[in-house]
Amino acid sequence: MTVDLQKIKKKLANNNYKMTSQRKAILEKIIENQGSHLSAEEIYEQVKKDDSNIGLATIYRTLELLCDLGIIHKLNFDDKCRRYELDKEDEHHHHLICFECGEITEFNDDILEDFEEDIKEEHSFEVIDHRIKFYGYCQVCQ
Amino acid sequence: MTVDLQKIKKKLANNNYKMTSQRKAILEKIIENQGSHLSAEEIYEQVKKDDSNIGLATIYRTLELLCDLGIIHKLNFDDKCRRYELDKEDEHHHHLICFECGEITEFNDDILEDFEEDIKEEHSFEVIDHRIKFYGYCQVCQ
DNA sequence: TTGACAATGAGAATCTTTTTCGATACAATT
DNA sequence: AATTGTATCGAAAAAGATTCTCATTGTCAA
Repeated sequence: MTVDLQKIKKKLANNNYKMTSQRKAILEKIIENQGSHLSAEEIYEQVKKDDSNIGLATIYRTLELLCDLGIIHKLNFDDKCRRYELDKEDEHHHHLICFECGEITEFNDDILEDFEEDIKEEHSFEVIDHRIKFYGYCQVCQ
Repeated sequence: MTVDLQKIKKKLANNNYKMTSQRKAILEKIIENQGSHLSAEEIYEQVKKDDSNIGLATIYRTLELLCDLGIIHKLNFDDKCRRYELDKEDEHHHHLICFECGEITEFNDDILEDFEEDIKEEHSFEVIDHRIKFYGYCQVCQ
C-alpha cells in the first residue's frame, strides 16, 4: 500500500495533533478497507471489534480531522450517509455506480486534464480538482 | 423555457397521479428558479408565500414523485441537504463549485461521450449517465 | 508529580428526511 | 345531490445521520 502511518503521524504532529490509539485504529480500518468507501457507522462497527469502548463521536471527530488534513475525503453517493476514502495524491480515480445493485467500483484515469484548461478560458473558473460519477449497469446487472 | 406544465401534467396522468394545486405550485417554483438548485426547505419557503398552509411533508413527497417520473433529479453537493433541479433531456450540464464562496455555476457540455465507449470495453460497465463536479475558484475568489 | 491542555465517551441536541394517520378533495357512480 | 372509492394532504411523530456538550481521562513537558 502507498499509505504510511508514520507519514500520517508526522502530518498530525505538524498540526499539533497526536496519534492516539483511537485515531490509529480508525486509520487502520480505513486503510484495510481501501476501495470500500466506508461510512462513519461502518468504521465504528469495525473499530469496535478491537476497542469496544470507542465512541461514535470519536469516529466523526477523527474523520473530520483527517479530512481537514487532506488524508481522506468525503464522498457523496446517493446513499443517505457520507462515505470516506483515502486521498491518494498520486492517482485520480472515479466511480462507476450501478443503478441496479448499487455496487460502486473504482476506475483510474486522468481524463479531463485538458478540459480544465478550456474551462479556465471559457468560464474564468480555475479548476483544482474534479469528481466524476458514471451511472449505469455493472457486468452482473446488464 | 423548455419546460411545459401541460406535458408534466400528462406525464402525471399517465402514471395515475393528479396535478394538484400543491404540485403545481412546487413545480412553478422549481421552474422559476432554474439554475438555483433549491433544497426542499427552500422550496417550502417559496411555496409558503402563496399557500401558507402547505406542509413540508408534501414538498418531500412531491419531490420524490417528480424524481421517480424523471422530471427532476437530486443533487448532492457537500451541503447537508439534498438539492433538486429540472431534468432536461436535451442538454447535459455539469457544475463548477467554488471552494471559497461555495457558489455553484452550471456549464453545458457533452464531454465524455466517447469515453463511455472505452469504459464499456475496459470495465464491462454500461454507462447510462454521468455527473461531473469541478472544484476550484470562481472568477471572484481567485 | 503536577499542571495544562488535548482527546475521549456518553448522551443530548440538532437537522434533514420519512412515516403514520386521520382528515380532505375530487372524480365517477348512483 | 348524495355516496363511494381513492389519491392527496397537513400535522405531528419517528427515524437516521451528524454535531455538540460536558465531565472525565490521557499525555507530556516542566
